[in-house]
Amino acid sequence: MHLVLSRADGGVLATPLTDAGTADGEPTRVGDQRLPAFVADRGGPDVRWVWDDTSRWYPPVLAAGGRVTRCVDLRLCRRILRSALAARGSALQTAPPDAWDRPAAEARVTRSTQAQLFDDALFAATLPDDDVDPVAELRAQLATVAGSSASSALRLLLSAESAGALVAAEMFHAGLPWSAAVHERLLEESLGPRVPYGVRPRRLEEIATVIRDRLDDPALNPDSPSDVLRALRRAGLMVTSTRKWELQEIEHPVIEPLLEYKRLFRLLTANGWNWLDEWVQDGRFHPKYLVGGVITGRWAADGGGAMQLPKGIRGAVVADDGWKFVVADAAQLEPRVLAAMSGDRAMAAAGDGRDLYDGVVASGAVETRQQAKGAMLGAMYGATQGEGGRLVPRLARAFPLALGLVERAARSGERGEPVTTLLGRTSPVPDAAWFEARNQAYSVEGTAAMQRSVESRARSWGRFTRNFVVQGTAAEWALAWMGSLRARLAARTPGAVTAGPHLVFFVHDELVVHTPAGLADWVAEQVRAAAVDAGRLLFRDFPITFPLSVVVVDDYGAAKD
DNA sequence: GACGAACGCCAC
DNA sequence: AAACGTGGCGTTCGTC
Repeated sequence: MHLVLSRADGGVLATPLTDAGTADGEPTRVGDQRLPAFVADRGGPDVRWVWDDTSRWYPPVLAAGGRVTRCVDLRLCRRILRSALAARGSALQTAPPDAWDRPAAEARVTRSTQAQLFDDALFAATLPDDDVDPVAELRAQLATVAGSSASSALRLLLSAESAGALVAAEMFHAGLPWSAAVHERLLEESLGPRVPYGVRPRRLEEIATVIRDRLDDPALNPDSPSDVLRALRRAGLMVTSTRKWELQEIEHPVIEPLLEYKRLFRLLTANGWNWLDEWVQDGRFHPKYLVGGVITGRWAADGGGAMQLPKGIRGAVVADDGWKFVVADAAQLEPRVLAAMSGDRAMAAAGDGRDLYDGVVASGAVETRQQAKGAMLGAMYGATQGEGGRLVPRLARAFPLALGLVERAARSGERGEPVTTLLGRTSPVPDAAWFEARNQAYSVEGTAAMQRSVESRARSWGRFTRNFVVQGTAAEWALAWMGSLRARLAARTPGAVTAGPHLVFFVHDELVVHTPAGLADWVAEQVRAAAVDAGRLLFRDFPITFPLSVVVVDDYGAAKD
């Protein structure tokens, strides 16, 4: 059954509906103080909570030690249905934009302690009534899915997206265990003693002196790329930028200290003392995940650079005493997803029971693993140059179904047509100016230069759609993986999320579970079983495997791949 | 002083 | 390795 939450007449209304969306009893009025307990008490597996925005309704439940099994996040689902090709022409798509298309209201607290979240739940009593009707919206969405040309896929996608919203809220609530002491030691060893913001740390100051000396430029500011570029050119070095890869090609005494300076400067500015002060509270880093925040359906994170945690600082992610991390990484996820979605059995076989790139080498398509990887990424990104681009045709001969799928996606994009993921997430189409420029270029007043420019833009959009189908379907696999794992963990340890093994980190094809040490091996099994679940959910009986690397560690830094 | 572009590096 | 996809984010620097 559905239980739809809305804010009306100064309180909360819980409206029961059947799975089909028809009335199923009288609505219940709930006071704000009682809401977390109300939701937690009725959070059984038979109930699907329906709300406008998980990040608005779920945190107070979590703060009160509760959790729910399933939900419908109407705003996330609306976003998918709005553009889904399978629901083209539906009433939901032809209606003008309304409040449901607006982004979710900004959370009042972005970095909350338990106490703040609890205060927040109480504060909610003063919130105004909703100006939207979630019952009507749920019914509209159910009708849209039922009337679509791919109901079961869309139903699965919406369910996975909503499960993702629960995971995101739970990870935000739990936070990533973070040792400020380890982090500070690391900073001090690299940079020297802590200095106030705006002051150059001792180690950076020392290296700056060496750089100035070796470039014979006492006034050089190493923080300024244009300053550094000028100095390098004055020293006779033929560089066009100060990028790391370009400097690495050069032989000169200043290069080594310059690269070291850039490395440490990055550490200081991206994950230095400032970052630590701002983002780590009470031994936890609480990144705010944005489900479907990337156009392809991947997640994004808001604040703290959560999805770009440098490898070099992951050692500061330390499990609690008596707890461990289970770190799991899906090996070659995107090529495997491509093999399965295209029905390419040869490519699936290349990855069966081994590293997929090794399998590609074994197939004879290319000579080395590095070539296999370069060519595969080139095929998925649309490379035309370099070794990757050169080897793509060889891959195409060995795996015509897989390569054909991405080629077709690219051609569709070049024509300005939308493409879809396996479950039906649909790419945007280029804006009106793109089509206008194309028409102009091929009209009587079109010039050769205009046509070159238009073709270049078309190829660029084609690379986007080419990648969209693979990256987006991989994101769907990851949602299914996490959703299944979440359910498995919850079944074993009901009650507060943080009382038992729980997800604390996720980046596209990798996840981290914080678990009591005694359950670590069990969790590792569940992580693997969830990957099997995800493969079946998306690709049924197609013979594809999704091997994981799984390690049990005390700190995230020890989980190097 | 606010803002945005350019630059550059991090992640997958 | 630039080339070749999706992002976040901090710095400098020019403009208003």
